[in-house]
Amino acid sequence: MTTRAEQRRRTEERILRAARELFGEYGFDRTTVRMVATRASSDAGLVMRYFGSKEQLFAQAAAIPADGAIEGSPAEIAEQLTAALSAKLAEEPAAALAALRAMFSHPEAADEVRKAMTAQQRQVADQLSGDDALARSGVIGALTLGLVVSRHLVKLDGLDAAPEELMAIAGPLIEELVTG
Amino acid sequence: MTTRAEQRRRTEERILRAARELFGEYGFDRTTVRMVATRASSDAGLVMRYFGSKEQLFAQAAAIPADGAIEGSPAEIAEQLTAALSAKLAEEPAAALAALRAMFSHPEAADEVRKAMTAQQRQVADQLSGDDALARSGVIGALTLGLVVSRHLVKLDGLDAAPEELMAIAGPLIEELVTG
DNA sequence: GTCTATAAAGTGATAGAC
DNA sequence: GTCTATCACTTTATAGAC
Repeated sequence: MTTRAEQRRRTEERILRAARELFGEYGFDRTTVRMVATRASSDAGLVMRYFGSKEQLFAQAAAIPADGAIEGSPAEIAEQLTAALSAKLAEEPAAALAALRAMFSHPEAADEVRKAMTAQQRQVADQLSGDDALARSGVIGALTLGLVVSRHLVKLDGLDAAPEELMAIAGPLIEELVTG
Repeated sequence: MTTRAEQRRRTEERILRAARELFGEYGFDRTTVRMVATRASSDAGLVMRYFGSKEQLFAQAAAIPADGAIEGSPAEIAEQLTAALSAKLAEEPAAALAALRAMFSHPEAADEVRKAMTAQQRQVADQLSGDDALARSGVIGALTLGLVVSRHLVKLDGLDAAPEELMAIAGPLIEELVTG
């Protein structure tokens, strides 16, 4: 039994998934509403009707799910950070990749990413000791960003290794950055 | 005394500089030929006439100057890598930033960056020992990319510190990655 | 509810006047 | 050599037919 409301919800979900994939692959400007509609087996007019504008569609598709709170002893912080990074390397976080790819040409996407990263970074910096705590947490963010982008988006040489192998290399770096 | 050839050379140089700035600031798609022409105090028709197409203009503006060869003992390699990174953090490499920003939405730019990074990475990997040499050199590349992008493009929190402070943190990481 | 047709605006590229 | 005028095309967004 499919009510109209249910049917609509499914169509919206299909559109959102298609939008995430395409924004992640081609960025904001090169992804057209028509492309999204086609991949979702729908049409452009309907996409506009449901989401209002391409901008709003992007905002919903590229909303980055917040990581859990980071807290505890330095060792615990390091472990939570490495676990979060490991997950981001192993899977392909579609919404985050869409936001990451788009952020370089779409200022609103840049704000979204900066907001998500700053929130986590502040938590970390507050719990680190040393007067270079802010810079150290910044380098942690840059390393994380660099690894995720290099692996999933740029597909840089050497980063197609198994997540475990990469973490065996990057994990100690993060520990070092946390302890100072 | 300004010959016509000389005058033309100067106009081309103005256009290239304007193109580098704008491509670096807005990316490929959002930078229009008209914008470049206006900033260079010229006009769109002339830009097309000199460079043939927007694509060719970008290729010339975003050509990444190759870093010097990397070689020597592990300690020397580490020193050359940190010196190159330090330079990239201190200055704003306009052509490289244009290529970096554009690479996420413009496949040709992605190839340009990947080519430049792979060349350096291969050199490094060949001289590292250990069976994870390729992955380690990949992480070096990802860290470098992450730091440059986070500082100059994303303007991430904590990365506006003085280059010396950042290098005091990142330098040891690179040494560690080189020695294994 | 879904889709077709079209409007309005802006793009890269070109032809040709001065 | 330089610049104006315009072409052909594509985009988002909307109005209205079924």
